[in-house]
Amino acid sequence: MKNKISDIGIRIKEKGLKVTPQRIAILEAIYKLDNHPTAENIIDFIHKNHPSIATGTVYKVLDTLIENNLVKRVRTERDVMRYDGVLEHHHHLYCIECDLIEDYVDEELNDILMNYFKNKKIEGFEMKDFVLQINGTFNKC
Amino acid sequence: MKNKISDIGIRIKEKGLKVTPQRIAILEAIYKLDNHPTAENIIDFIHKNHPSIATGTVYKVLDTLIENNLVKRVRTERDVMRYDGVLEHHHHLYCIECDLIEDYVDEELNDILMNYFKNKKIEGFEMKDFVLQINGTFNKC
DNA sequence: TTCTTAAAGGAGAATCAGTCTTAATTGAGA
DNA sequence: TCTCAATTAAGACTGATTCTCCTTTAAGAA
Repeated sequence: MKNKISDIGIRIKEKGLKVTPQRIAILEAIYKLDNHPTAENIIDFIHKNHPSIATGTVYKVLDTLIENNLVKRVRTERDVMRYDGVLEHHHHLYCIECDLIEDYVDEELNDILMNYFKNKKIEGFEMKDFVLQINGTFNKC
Repeated sequence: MKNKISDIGIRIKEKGLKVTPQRIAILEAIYKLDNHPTAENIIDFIHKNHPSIATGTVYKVLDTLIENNLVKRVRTERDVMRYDGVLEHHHHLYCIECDLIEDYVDEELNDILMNYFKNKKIEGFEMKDFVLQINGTFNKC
């Protein structure tokens, strides 16, 4: 995490984007907030730490980060959009009671799925990647 | 499909809900519109065929149908909410270019996943079901 | 270091999907 | 047929996100 945050400027630059304090602050917020924050979570955090960054800027920067694969959007069935700063291939545990989302990393599962789709072509569709959405409840709920 | 539509009243009644013309019309619209319509698609269709049904009613009925598992909500990374009248266990093909969603039914895949999770427990989490989001592009795009 | 300029950000108005409120209507059991 | 809790109609309201337009700035060039 330490590393992830100190490299933020480099990551942005690598994508050919201007390195601005706003972009650094917003990407840092996503890493720090960690658990799939909503835009509102990010905006609150930003306004607390960088009161001069406008709300519209947060949305615009989020779009830029997504376009450049520095952040992913996560779909939920009820809620507003969520954002995910974890880029390695992972799946999601969705709590159907409290709407919490957690990452679920499982190499064995990835291998099984990759292997399955290596042989199984879907007609008329070119697959790029996949995410398993696992619905259930966290015991702590 | 014929059957699916003629049974609509029965399906609603089975859930202990009042069978109203509005509910029948809206569930029928979802079946007929088929490919994961948005609320707007549904509202347009309803207003064309049943001009007296209010927009607010459509949203309320959709919520009722979802609560009673007659319809599921689906969402894409960008878009507004979508609705899905297919209840059998299926996965989704998402087009990253045109935002189209198609159902992907694959018994073999279900079996592989079910079997995998029969043995693999996720700590602190009680799994209910899962959906694989397969991202890519349709050749027709 | 300063200059130049395309890219980015600030402020706040505008949009619009979805929700809420209240009064009127109605499905379905008695 | 009667009754009433459940449902619907109408449209005002909300709030997340986008848009517009003007100002500022990052970063390569001189």
